[in-house]
Amino acid sequence: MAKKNKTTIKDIANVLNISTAAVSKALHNDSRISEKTKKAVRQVAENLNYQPNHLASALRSGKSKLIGVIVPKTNSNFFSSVIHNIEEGLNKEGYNIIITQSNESYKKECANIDALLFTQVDGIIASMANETVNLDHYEKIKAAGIPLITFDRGENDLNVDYIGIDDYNSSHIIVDHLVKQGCKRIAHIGGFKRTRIYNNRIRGYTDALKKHKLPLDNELLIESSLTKEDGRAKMQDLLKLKDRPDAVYVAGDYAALGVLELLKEKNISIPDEIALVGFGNEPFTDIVSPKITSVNQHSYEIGRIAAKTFLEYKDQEQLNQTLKKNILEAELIVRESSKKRRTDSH
Amino acid sequence: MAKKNKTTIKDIANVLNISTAAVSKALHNDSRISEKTKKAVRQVAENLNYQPNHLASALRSGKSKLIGVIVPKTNSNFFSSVIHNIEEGLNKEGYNIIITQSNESYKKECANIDALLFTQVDGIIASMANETVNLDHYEKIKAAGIPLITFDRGENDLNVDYIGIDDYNSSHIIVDHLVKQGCKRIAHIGGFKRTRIYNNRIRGYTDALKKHKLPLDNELLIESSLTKEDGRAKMQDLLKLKDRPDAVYVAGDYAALGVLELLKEKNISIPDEIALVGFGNEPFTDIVSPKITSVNQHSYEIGRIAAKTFLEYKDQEQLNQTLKKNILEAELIVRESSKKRRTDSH
DNA sequence: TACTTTTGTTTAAACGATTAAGCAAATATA
DNA sequence: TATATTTGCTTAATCGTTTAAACAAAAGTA
Repeated sequence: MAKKNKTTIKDIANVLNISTAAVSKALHNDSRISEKTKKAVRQVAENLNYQPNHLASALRSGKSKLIGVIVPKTNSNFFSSVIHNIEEGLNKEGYNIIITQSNESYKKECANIDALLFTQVDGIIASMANETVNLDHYEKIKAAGIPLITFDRGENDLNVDYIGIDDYNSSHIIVDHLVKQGCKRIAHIGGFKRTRIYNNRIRGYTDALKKHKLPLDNELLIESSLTKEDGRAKMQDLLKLKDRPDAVYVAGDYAALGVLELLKEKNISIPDEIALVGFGNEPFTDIVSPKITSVNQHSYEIGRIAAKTFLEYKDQEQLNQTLKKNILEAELIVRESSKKRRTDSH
Repeated sequence: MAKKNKTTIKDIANVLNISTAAVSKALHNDSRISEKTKKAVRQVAENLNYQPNHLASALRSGKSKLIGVIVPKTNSNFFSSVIHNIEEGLNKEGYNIIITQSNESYKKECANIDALLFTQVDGIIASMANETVNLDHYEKIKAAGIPLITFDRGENDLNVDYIGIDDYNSSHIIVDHLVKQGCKRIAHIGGFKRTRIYNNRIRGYTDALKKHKLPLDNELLIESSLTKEDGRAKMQDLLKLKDRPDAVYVAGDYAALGVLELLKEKNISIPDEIALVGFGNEPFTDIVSPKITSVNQHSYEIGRIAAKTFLEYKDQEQLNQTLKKNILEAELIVRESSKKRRTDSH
């Protein structure tokens, strides 16, 4: 069965007694090849089940038609959806994507970049791991002369394209919403301050409090790894305060879920005693009880734009990327966890 | 900045005034190259920031060191975890993986296979889309002479390796459990009958009913696409029956979630009025209320074995795959949705 | 008729790395 | 000293495809 003797253009050339160059051109529909020859070549190619060797053409052209995608994890609805939309945009143009996961690990991210560069990808679309602070490995990508597009988790210092939502403003929208619900002591379980997006959310949070003339209480601003477990732990800390918050804005849905679980265990009513808002609009926010208010990050648009951005670079002779931000307005999806009954019945 | 003039072994050779062959051998630590030359080569390679061109060596060797992985979707915990473990097993041996999603679409699956073969992957590890019935596109992989490993959703007719859990027996374990909880009318919302794994679950279900001398009621056996929405719809049908079931075994967690939502809306108590069991042990089964009893599919082992299986083939001159099944025993995770209080308090 | 242009093809080099075969110099063995 | 072996490298072919350059034949133009 399984025979490895793959057909090459040479085989086709031999059958028809013409040169490999003619075959190659015929297959690419070169105008200088006669219709007769083209037809014959296509026929023989079909008969011999010819499959072009991508490695050879990639080597020759210097283009692999492969794009690397790096995400912290694939089993998040947001990233999975972004990937899907990147793929859709790039497949149309004959590109295939190689997906790699960093698992939020800096080391794995470095290994991923090495692997992708080794595979000679024509570009990389990446969202950074939480752990990542040092950016040398990303500089490698730029040094390789291929476009680097970042999304969701990027860094200004890289001076490349970035697509994401307006984190700063999202915090404003959330705080505005909570204030409207009558909340006066709004806590924020945020991500790592050094990560740009989380930093922006924190700034948005503090500025929004000021805007509403609410006092900024440092006890209510907490840094977290945003896992479910850590969300739980940080909420535990908040509950120990003499003056408890009446609302918690959590910078990630998984952590918000931990918060929710704990509050339910402690029989603290959501949203009446403590209102809860998450971030990311993961599908489970709509499943749990009470349903969690969250922020939709527009994965569809982000993926689409990331693909489009790469395609704009692909033919440029001299790559010269600069910091170009494509900021989308996020959308707050209000659900039970923050909708107080009194405003509900109004 | 971004310069595209990548260093090649030729550049290194020029600097040292030796042949490219010597450079290549030095970099591969060939015993016929002097230590002195090796050191010099490594030094220059480092200085010039030499990165080997994978396409060139792949073309020459006929091995791309790339493995294609096809899954129905990445945003499922099961598949994401299998992928991660495949990657771990293969990275160690210098392989990188290309992940593609079929989105449960037959057409997309065909396109994925074409793309992977085009990329000259050295092997493919796949789990089939729900829609897939015709297997011609998989035959293409075999015709290409590279190993094909299937997992979770495979087909005997392909005559290749398969890794998965014992679906038939899983149904037995589930029915045994429900019977022990006192259930007498157990419904099964199953997947497509034509898909092997769902068929096995259905057979296991009917055989287990017979074993327990429970009558087999055709009204209680329903075929579903297993989406959340369809689970909901099919449960709606079950509720219309004069003689309602007292337990529902759903062949997928998402569909089980739809069932749960509907039952909660209708104020039907779970598990007292109707017990519920899902399949797949998706993280949300442990989040929702009540927590859903489900089946752990051993993603870790499946990924690990899939990688191992490929590696066993990789050096074989004449590939001759046959149907080899690696069946793992699944594990029932009993949670609130099927744990009746009376047995609970015992 | 003589020249130019177009058409349809071939030749040969290139992409970058690997490797079998060859060869000279150094070293070992008889 | 003569021969065999080892060491350390070079030469050249190769993987499969693309493409610039060359070229002969056919067709068009003056």
